[in-house]
Amino acid sequence: MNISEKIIPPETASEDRSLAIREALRNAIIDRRLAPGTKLSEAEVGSLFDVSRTVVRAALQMLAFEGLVRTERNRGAFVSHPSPEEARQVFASRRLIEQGIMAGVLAHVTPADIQQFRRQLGEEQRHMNERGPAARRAEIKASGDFHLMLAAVAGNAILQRFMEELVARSSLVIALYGRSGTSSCGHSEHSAILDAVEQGDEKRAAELMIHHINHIEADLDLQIKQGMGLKDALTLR
Amino acid sequence: MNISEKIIPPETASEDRSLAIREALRNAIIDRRLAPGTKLSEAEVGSLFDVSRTVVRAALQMLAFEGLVRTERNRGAFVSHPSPEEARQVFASRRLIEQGIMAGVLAHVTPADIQQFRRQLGEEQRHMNERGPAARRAEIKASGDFHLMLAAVAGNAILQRFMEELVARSSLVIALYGRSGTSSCGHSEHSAILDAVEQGDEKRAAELMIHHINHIEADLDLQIKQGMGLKDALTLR
DNA sequence: TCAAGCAAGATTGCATACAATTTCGCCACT
DNA sequence: AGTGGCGAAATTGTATGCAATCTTGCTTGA
Repeated sequence: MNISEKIIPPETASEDRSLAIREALRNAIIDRRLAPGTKLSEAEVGSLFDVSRTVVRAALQMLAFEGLVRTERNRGAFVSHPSPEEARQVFASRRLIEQGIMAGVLAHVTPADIQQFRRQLGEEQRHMNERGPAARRAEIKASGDFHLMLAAVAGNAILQRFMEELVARSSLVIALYGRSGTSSCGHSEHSAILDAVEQGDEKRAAELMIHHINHIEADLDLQIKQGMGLKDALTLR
Repeated sequence: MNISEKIIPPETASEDRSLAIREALRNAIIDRRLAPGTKLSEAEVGSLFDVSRTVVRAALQMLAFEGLVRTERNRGAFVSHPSPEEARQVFASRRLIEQGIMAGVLAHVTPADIQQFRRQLGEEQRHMNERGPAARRAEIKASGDFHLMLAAVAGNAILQRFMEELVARSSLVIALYGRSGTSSCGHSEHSAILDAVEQGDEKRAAELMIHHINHIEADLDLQIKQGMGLKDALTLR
């Protein structure tokens, strides 16, 4: 049995394998199972998933578009190693877009949505109470999913796609520059945001969201370790 | 001599041909030389640029990511035919993001930038005074470039990339749903925005930008020609 | 005359072969 | 011993071949 059968759900595999590989790599990257700087060799990934280099290339190209992977001509693809400046831009973009998302959410949210959000928050809480790296990864994932669910109910597919990219890149940034071991995305803040949404208080919901993102960013160590120019190559393995 | 030598500047051709082909197709699409619904056959595009289907596929995949091209499995790639709903989402996204862009512009703009903006506005004016479809295309392009230049000086590469996608998709939408023959992007409004920027009046600049986008959208005919389900296939040729 | 079925042609999806480029180790030379 | 250069191995970039799928036009039957 090949690894691909363990990783990729069979129904998606038959439809479009490069999409499935993209998802698998994506999850591995935002889970930090693939460290920034790791080389993603076409042949290696291909044999791992039991496909030819052609489909791997397609997957890598998509990831490069999302900013999760950086490709260098004739050298290959590497897991992105975002700079502090890039990290700041990611959060600046999130502050802007999630503000717009909140407006859409307030306009479109249904009681059924609220219920599902509550379930999601329960998931988060559950993972927070557990210990170990697997639970930590699940917590980060669940935390990001909350933001993605908000984007989904906001009713704008374009902003939703932007958010998917930004959340993925945020995970990468948090993995690189995260400081505290505590919740990378305060659970109670999510809860407060949801309360404001349920009460239909758009102004407060947007404010809470901004503060929430500020808190995440404030928990990072984005000092400009200057003179990193050539050292990059060393750090990057 | 092949067509590719006329279209693709030689220096870029040597670097990455799929990028160059993407640019060429992109320009053709937003210039409306390629109508929405047009089929982009791999073999045809390949022979046109004198490359193999492999390279063409990479270019088409990128365009699909940007939303300029829609691909159907085993059927091929087609120039996107955005729905009225998609069009509304494009402009909603622009209202949000260009607001953020304006904040960045006010924070980073230099006198040299202002000067270049004025030159760009001159370009726009020049094309507006000319007649003919070529001049019209140049005008639409120049008008979009103004927004892209703003995004460039705002200092956020992520938002800049989002804007590049949104401006391209806007061109497609305007081509499809544009009503008036008049300037699709009021030149005087650009000028007013630039004035506000020069005076450092962020609030007014952002307001003017929002109104400007509203005007563009208001000039479209986005009636929900319902029951288009199967008729799509007809309209789409 | 019209509709349904079928077969040939065309087009995409994927794998593989070859060319171009880079990387790495070895050897000679100082 | 250290450095520079050369050559082999590895990796990516691109082209092409084959199988699968879709399209299209013709044929056959009612």
